[in-house]
Amino acid sequence: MVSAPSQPSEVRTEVLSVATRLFARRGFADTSLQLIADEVGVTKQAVLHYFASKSTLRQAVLDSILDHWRDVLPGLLLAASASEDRFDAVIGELYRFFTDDPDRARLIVREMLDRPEEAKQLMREAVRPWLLAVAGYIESGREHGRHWPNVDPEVYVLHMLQLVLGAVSSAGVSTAAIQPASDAGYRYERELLRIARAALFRDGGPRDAQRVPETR
Amino acid sequence: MVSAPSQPSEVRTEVLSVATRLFARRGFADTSLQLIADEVGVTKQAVLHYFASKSTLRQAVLDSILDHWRDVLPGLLLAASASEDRFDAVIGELYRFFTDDPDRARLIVREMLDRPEEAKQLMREAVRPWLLAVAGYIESGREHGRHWPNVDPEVYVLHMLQLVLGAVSSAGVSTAAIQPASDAGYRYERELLRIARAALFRDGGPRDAQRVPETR
DNA sequence: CCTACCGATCGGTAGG
DNA sequence: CCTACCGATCGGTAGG
Repeated sequence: MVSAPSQPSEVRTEVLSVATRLFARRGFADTSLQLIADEVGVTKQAVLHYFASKSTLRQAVLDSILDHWRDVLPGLLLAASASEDRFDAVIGELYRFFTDDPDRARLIVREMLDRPEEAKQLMREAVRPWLLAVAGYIESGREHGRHWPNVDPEVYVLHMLQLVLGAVSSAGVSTAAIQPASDAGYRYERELLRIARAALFRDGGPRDAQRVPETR
Repeated sequence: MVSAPSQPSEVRTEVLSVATRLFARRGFADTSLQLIADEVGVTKQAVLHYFASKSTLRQAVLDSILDHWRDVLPGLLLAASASEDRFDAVIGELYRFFTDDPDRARLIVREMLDRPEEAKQLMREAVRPWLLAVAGYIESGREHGRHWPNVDPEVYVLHMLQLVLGAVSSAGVSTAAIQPASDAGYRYERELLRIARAALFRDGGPRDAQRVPETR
């Protein structure tokens, strides 16, 4: 924006934002502090003033995503519990959370590949509570006979998370395998949601026509 | 085997194998030629004797995976066409191809993240023909009314590939989100196959009991 | 395949 | 004394 940021935190925020994008696209090891500094428009030493080391910056980037996740989570579960079809709302919101910024999905996928032990901790702390809540919805739906009787709720939710992460993080690459068309992105999302429903509901779940997400 | 490999190609093969593992686990940027050389037990310059540059080695690693894929593919499609349920055989073989060496899945996921343009080319050349063949099976199944009428066959297969890649490449991490148990791996695989079937077949597909893969 | 190196760049720190 | 940086350079390591 302006050449001289008067607020000190502006540079810090900008570094965090640029680092998020570069770590997500290029990976941590292939992103130098110099490259981050260049894109922000400051010196490398300025970056190191706000973040004591490169690994401190990595953790800050991850934490900012987890913070955002924790901010969004209550509303997500609330919307889910208020919805006629709670599960459908949850998977829709999940998809929206990651498509809103695909770099979030890429960063998480990379973390799982690069640092499996740290990622396990993240799974236990940030994912598990949410997963158990959603699995609870599914259990109650199963009692009413709407779901397939042999669903493994927790593992099902885990696979749906996996599917959303993979699909969002490399949507542009995957769709290269099908006929190049303007509606590839739409077909991609619609089929993902259809799979999620059909794998859960015995009747295939709510119809597509009722579920096209409104533009926001 | 022996401390002094008399055949030069043995070193080359060993370099390729070690590089595959390290590129898959640590990523390309975070794997130095020196690290590869150390693990093989030769000098860095020996590695550069067989592969002119680091990027040549990267390409050789990818090519070896694609070669293996092309070797396996005909038999995979043949088994599929001979099977009572062709699709089920295909997804089972796909899952087996990647679980056989999870580093293959990790390497492909990394390639999609690190080099999206090159990965698109790979999708068009190596994945598309296979995807169209499998989608063709699904189309014919749809004609007989066994499948959900609103399946988008090509995109469905794409998502199943995505799901298998993601699930295999980070199985150990994902399962940390559920109750730690000895049968987590089994539940993980069983639910993945159930999702694939239920998302395709109106009746939920073949029962689990008939489909537990034989130990090999 | 090794020893001996190169131009450059890495993450991180010095004094001011 | 503090903050928010700067230009310069540290010891090591990268691919080749």
